Amino acid sequence: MEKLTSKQQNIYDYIKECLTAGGYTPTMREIADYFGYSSTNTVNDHLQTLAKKGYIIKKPGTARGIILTEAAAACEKHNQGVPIIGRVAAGTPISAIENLDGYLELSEFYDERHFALHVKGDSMIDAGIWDGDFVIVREQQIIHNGEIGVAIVEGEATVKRITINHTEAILYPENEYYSPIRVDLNITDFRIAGKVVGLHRVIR
Amino acid sequence: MEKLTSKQQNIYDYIKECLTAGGYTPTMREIADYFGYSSTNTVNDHLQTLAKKGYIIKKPGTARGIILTEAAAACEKHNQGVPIIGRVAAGTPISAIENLDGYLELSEFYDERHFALHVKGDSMIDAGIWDGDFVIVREQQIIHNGEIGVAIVEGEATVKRITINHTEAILYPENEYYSPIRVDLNITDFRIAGKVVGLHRVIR
DNA sequence: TTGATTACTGATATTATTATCAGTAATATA
DNA sequence: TATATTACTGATAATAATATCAGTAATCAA
Repeated sequence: MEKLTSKQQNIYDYIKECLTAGGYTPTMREIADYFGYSSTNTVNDHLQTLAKKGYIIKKPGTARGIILTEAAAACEKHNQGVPIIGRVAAGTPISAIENLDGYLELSEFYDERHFALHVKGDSMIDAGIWDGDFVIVREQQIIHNGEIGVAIVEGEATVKRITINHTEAILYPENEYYSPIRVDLNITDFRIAGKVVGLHRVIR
Repeated sequence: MEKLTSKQQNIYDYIKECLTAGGYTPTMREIADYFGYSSTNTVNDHLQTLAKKGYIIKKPGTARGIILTEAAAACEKHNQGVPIIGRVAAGTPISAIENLDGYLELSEFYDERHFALHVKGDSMIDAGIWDGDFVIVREQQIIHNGEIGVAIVEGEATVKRITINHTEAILYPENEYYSPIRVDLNITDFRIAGKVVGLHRVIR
C-alpha cells in the first residue's frame, strides 16, 4: 500500500476520529475548517489522493460519502484483541513489539451464534472446566459423539461430553465421582444447544 | 426507554445497518427509497420521533446528521460482549431474551495494560491452567504474596504462584510432580511482569 | 531545467439534502 | 366521541455540500 504524506495522514486520521466520536464522516468544508484551509478544494485534492492510494472510497455526488477501506475501520481497532506476548527479553518492557506473538482474538465470539454459560458445579473438572467458569458456546443442533456441548434436559442446561444414538443420549461428566447420565430420547425432553468452543475464567 | 413501533424500529435498524456496512448514515431520501416512501417527510417524521424517544440525535441542517445515541453504536455492538444465558426454558430458542444473564465483557482486557501469554507446560495444572491456555495478564510490578502472576527470570517468562520477601522469590508450581523454584534476588535477574487476571482456552 | 506531484486560494455552478407547509387517513387513547 | 398519535403524499424553499475551473507556489525526481 502506497504511503501517505503527513498531511494526508492527518486528514485520514481526522475522518477516522469523526467516525468514532460523532458517528458520521465530516464534509469537505468541515475538514477544511478543522485544518484551517480556506478552500474546500484543498480537501478535495487530498481526498482524491487518499482514494487513489486506496485508503478511502469516495462516493461521487454524495454528502459525507467517504468510506474508509480499512473495512469497519473505527470498529476494528477495538476488536484487535489482546496482544499475545512471546519470549521476553531481560530489561525490555513487556509490551515491546519484538515480543508480539499476535493477538488473542476474543472478538471472534462476538456474533449472534455464540453465547456464554456460567458453569455451576464441578462435574467437568477433569476436562479443565471449573465451577464459576464461563464456557463459550456456538449455537448448533448437531454435535459429534464425544464432543463437549450444552444439552438442554427438561429445560435445564448442562455442560457435558455428549454421545447420542437413535434412542438415547449419554451425558458423560468429567469427574470420577460422578456417573454418566442416560437420557431416553422417547421419554425425556432433550435437545442440543451448542458446542463448547471456548472457556473463559476470571481470576482474582 | 420508550418503546419503538415496528416501523420506527425498522428505520432505526436500517440506519444502524448502513453505518456498519457502508460507514455512513443514510439520507432521508435514501431511507425513503429503501422503504418505498415517496416523500422524505415520512422519514423526517420518523426521525423526529426516534430523536424524541432518545434513540438518535439529529443535527439540524446537517447532511446525514444522524447519531445513534447508543454511544458508538455500530462499534459498541461488537464490544457488547458475549451474552450470558441463564436458565433455559424448554422449547424456547436459546437466545431468547428472558434467559439473558448479562454480557461476558471480554473487552475489558482490550487496553494497553493487558496482554496474553500462551502457556507452555503443565506446571500450573492444579490451578486449572493447562498447556496451551492463554492467561490474560495485567501489567503490574507489585504482586501480593500467594497470587498467580508472570515472573521474568533471566529473561524467560513463567506463570507461577509467587511469594516474595527481601532476599528471595519463590515460584510455586501447581502440580504435585514439580518443586517450587527459589530465586535469589541478589544473584538472579528477576522481575514481575504482571498479575494473571483471566484465562482463555480454545476448545476444538 | 523541465515536468510531475503536493499543497494550497478563491470563485461558482450544480446538485444533494434538509426543513417545512398543507394535506389525508388509519389507529390508538382518553 | 373527541383528540392525539402514527403514518403517510406531494410540493417547494432554503441551504448544505460536492464538483470543477483557473490559478499560485514549493518540492522533488528525471
